[in-house]
Amino acid sequence: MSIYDTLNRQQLEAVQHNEGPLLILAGAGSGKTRVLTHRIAYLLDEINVNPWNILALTFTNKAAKEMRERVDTLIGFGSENIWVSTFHSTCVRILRRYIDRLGYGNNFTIYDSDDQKSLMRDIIKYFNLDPKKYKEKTFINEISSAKNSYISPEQYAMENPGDPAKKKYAKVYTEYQHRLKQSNALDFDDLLFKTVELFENNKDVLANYQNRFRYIMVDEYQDTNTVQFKLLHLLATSTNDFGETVHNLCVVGDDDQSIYRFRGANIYNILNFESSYPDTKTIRLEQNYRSTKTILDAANQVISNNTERKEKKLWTENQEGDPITYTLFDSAYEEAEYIANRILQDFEDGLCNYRDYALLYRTNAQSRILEEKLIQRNIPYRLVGAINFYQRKEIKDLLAYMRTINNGQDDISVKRIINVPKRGIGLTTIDRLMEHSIHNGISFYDACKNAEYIPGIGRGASKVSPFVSMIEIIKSKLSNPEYSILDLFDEILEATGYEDELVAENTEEAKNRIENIHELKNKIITFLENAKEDNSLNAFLEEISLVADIDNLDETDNTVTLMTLHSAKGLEYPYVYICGMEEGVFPSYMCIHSDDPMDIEEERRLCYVGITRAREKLFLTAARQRMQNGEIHFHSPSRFINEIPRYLLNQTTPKSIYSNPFANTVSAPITPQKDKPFRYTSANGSSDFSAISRTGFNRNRSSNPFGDNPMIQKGFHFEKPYQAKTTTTSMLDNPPSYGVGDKVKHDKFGEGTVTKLTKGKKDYEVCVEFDTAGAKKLLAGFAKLEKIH
DNA sequence: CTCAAGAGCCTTTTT
DNA sequence: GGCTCTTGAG
Repeated sequence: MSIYDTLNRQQLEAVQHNEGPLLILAGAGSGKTRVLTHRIAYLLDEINVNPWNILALTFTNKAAKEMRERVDTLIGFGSENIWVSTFHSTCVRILRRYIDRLGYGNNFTIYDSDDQKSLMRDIIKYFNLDPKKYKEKTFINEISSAKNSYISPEQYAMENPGDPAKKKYAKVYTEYQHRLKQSNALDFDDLLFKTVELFENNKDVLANYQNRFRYIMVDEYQDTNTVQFKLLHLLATSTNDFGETVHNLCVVGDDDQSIYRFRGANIYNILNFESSYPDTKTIRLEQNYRSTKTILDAANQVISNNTERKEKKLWTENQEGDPITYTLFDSAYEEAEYIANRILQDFEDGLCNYRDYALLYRTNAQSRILEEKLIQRNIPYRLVGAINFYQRKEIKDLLAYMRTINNGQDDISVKRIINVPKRGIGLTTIDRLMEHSIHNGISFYDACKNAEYIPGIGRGASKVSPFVSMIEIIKSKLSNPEYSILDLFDEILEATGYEDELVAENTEEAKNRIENIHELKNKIITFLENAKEDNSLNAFLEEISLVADIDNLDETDNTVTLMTLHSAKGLEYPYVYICGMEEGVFPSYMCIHSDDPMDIEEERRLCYVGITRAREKLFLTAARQRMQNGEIHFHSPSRFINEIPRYLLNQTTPKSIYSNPFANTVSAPITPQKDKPFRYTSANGSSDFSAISRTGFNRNRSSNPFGDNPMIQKGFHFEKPYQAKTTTTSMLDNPPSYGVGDKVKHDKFGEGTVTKLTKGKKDYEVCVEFDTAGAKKLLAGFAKLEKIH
């Protein structure tokens, strides 16, 4: 019995192909991670490849971590020497060693999108551009797509000399790049761009890595952009024992799951892989091990409407399964309410665990209303994305201090903190400092050092110098090897009085911020615990600038997961809800009104991704009206609903949930009609009649905490009283009525004794020794334990 | 220089 | 609806 016996024929073929380019077209749920990990095992075990010679690239840290763990379980050794990492981390690792060849310092800072925005704002001001006419975002997007296509500022300027708009972009791009370099900073796109630049201009460095990475594997290849293609092409060229050039490049992807075009992903990388590498071996993985036949059929039908794709048909030996449920509601409130009720009911009936559910939506803004309804029912949930922890004001402030200390050239960070907390340094002073720095070609921080000699600053200088000396003092301590970044963090808190100020504020919001600061401190401690060789400030800052929201998803918690369809790629759940299936929401308004037909195709691929996340049951929901940007919008059901054959759908009427909130939905009788897609009534029959109401009839409801929910206005008060949502951690405010040693009763597990009661992250954690069910760890908020006397 | 209130903008998706 | 920026008064 070998580890390869469990693979199907195509999977095995892919695993055993070890020489020359390999394209694995892996449909959703076809076991592509299995193939990748088994292939690594095969190379190590059977071909005796040195783990040192293997590079596996992913897009998220989560995927990288999973891959490493799975290789470990397969072969039990050697995986720590395989380079398994994201594209971005890989590039950073290379650049940290060699970027001095491009004239940057090796302690460069990584700018996130907020930093980019601040920088761009400065540039717009510098060029005296009308901020009403020129948005930072327009420039940033233009620059980003140039970088993703490996177009430098010089090249950009050369390409369109006659076009005045492009000329302006070129000027801004040049200045932007100049300032990044001055700040010794790179943005996300630079990480890839500069690595390719480094390789192209330093053949010795390239040869070094080519020689090392003799076997390269790439996950989610359909989402690579042009720079990533170049990078792979440069790296995956080595010479074999016979002096022949070989490309041991194995890419795995699914063109139907390409959903990052907006971010520069180039779907032709995968579509044209075979022509880029003529001796490519192509293997299709079409057997799906994840979903029911019904779900898979629906997915196949939807995606078949796309033109630009490699023909393939997923099949499964799994059961037929239940029909897909589609429900159209009057409003987004009812939609959210229904979903929350359904989940609660199934949970209480013992039919499912909370962790079995994923609620997917097109835009992050849609999560709010779902969260509200889940909170009201005490359903624990976990939100992926939305507000990234590292984007919070207090976190960014403290990180800016650390970044300033690490790299004084990082102007954006220095400017961020120079008057935070308030030191009486105003806009005039900052402007003068900025002018001075630009005039003299020095960094903003160096200008601060010279503050007293700068004309026009006057009294301001006396405020600036204490700031400079504070930074200098802390910086000097770093030279002591005993001084850890944890000491540094404490010192910053102490010296700036940042936390004290929040404590003094004593508001709910301030408390929340303090909690976040403590959380950041925990992250530093964890980092120091896990750091292998490098526990420097630089390494810490690097690690946190490269985390994605999805990296922190803990699938062991028993919670419902809420996330965007994009974040859901690569995951699977027994029960999936896709909410907001409406024209103008999904597909988005932007795509519908775009003149590029590829936009709607990408949206359809996103729908395909969503559908194929579900293992057993898929629920699609839509609302006739929903609040967007403070306005009520009316939408017709999504075209994607129409693309699912009617015989796979079970349309339920939302009416039934009004009379009895916990009653089962009633199925409308549906006659199978294979040839005719079912069309849901829309006033004029057109697929897009979304309208926007700009009238003010959503006013005058500020006194009603339930908003314009007609159910509430009609008096159907089956909900718990509304509580203003401050954080998702509010359950900690209600300590349980029982303590250690108390006898308690649980609905399902019966009677038991509390053995432990601790304050968890979101809620109190209770350990109970049940008389019959054994020891269980529960969350107090929804375990509904009853104390018995 | 700082704070509070009002105006205006926004939303697609993210490493 | 909510966040950020602008404005005007201390």
